[in-house]
Amino acid sequence: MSQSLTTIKKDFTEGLSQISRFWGFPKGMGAIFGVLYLSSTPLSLDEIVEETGLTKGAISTEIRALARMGLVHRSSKLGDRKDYYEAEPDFYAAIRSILKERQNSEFDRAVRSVKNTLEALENNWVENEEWNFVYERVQALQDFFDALDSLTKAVVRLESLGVTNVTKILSILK
Amino acid sequence: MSQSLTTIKKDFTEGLSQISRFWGFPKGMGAIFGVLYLSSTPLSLDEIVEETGLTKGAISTEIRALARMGLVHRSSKLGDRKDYYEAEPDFYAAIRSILKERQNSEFDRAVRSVKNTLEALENNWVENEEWNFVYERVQALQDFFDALDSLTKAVVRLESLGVTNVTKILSILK
DNA sequence: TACTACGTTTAGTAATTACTAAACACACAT
DNA sequence: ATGTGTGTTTAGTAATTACTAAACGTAGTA
Repeated sequence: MSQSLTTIKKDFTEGLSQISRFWGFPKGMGAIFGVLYLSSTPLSLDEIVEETGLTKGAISTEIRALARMGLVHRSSKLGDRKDYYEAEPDFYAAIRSILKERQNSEFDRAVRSVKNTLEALENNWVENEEWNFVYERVQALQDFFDALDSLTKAVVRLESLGVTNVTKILSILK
Repeated sequence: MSQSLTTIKKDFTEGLSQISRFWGFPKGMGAIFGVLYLSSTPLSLDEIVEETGLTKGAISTEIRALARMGLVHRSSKLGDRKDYYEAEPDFYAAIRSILKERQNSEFDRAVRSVKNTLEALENNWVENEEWNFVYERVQALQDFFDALDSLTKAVVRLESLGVTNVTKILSILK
């Protein structure tokens, strides 16, 4: 019972789809990335349509999201109107890129609201037990976010998640 | 223009809701946690209904998810039939708990499928360029997951994300 | 035993999100 | 200019997810 490369590829992209969904991205995104990741040559939109079964429209929008995150790169051949896409093979580079992307927009705004709460508390201060309690809690959350923030920034600065770095980190966290 | 504590609290939980949604959890979950986090005493289901505007049913199911993740704890008072809930104040403890939870189930299964792909490739090996390429790529992804896995395991083992640990890590990642 | 006060489950609904199909806009070739 | 091959946008649909309302189960109380 020997499996063909195409079925193996299909299973793989299937798996990536689920991982994608798990992290809150559309599953089609995972599939698109999977197809590109296993292709040794850049693919055109239509080729991706072929491989994934999605429509041009969907792929167009989702691949732009992927490009924004740095997970795929767009290129074009001379004398060919089509765009071509290929996957970023360095996952660590991709993660850094995603973190950078997330730094702005949605998450940042939400985190900022914690800071606002803190300021609102200070500006309307009433000295009693509850205010103290609430202030302490919000402050703790703020501290946590700050720690997280400096960590991700460090991660972004880091060149690669090579074996050496990982083992270094692991040795410290012992 | 002085803001009351209740409106400040409301803004805060609003922010937590958005953070919750950002990480792929229902926004109600963030709201529930927010209410508990800012309460100095454990709250009953009905009190949470009161504060969030959600129904008992929704809160019942979502609070169990929160409890599974270790973000809230359930307790009960003697001679009182009600259950009471309070937020875990140590965020780092919560994160470790979430990581533990995620280790199993969905994500693990998906990651496992990458390993399966690898094995399928080995068991049906055909020596040509494409197989080599695909194998290399899948192997790279596997390595990445392995690195990630040992990191999260280290994080889970770590007691706290205190200032000392963070600075230690940061110094290494220089 | 039946009643009460609670949490849970369930069946249905609302809201959101992912996707399709088709119109559109643009660049290039003729 | 006109036509052709692209990627993009849009309007609508399918699928999924979050939530509600109400039935249900259960443990304690009389």
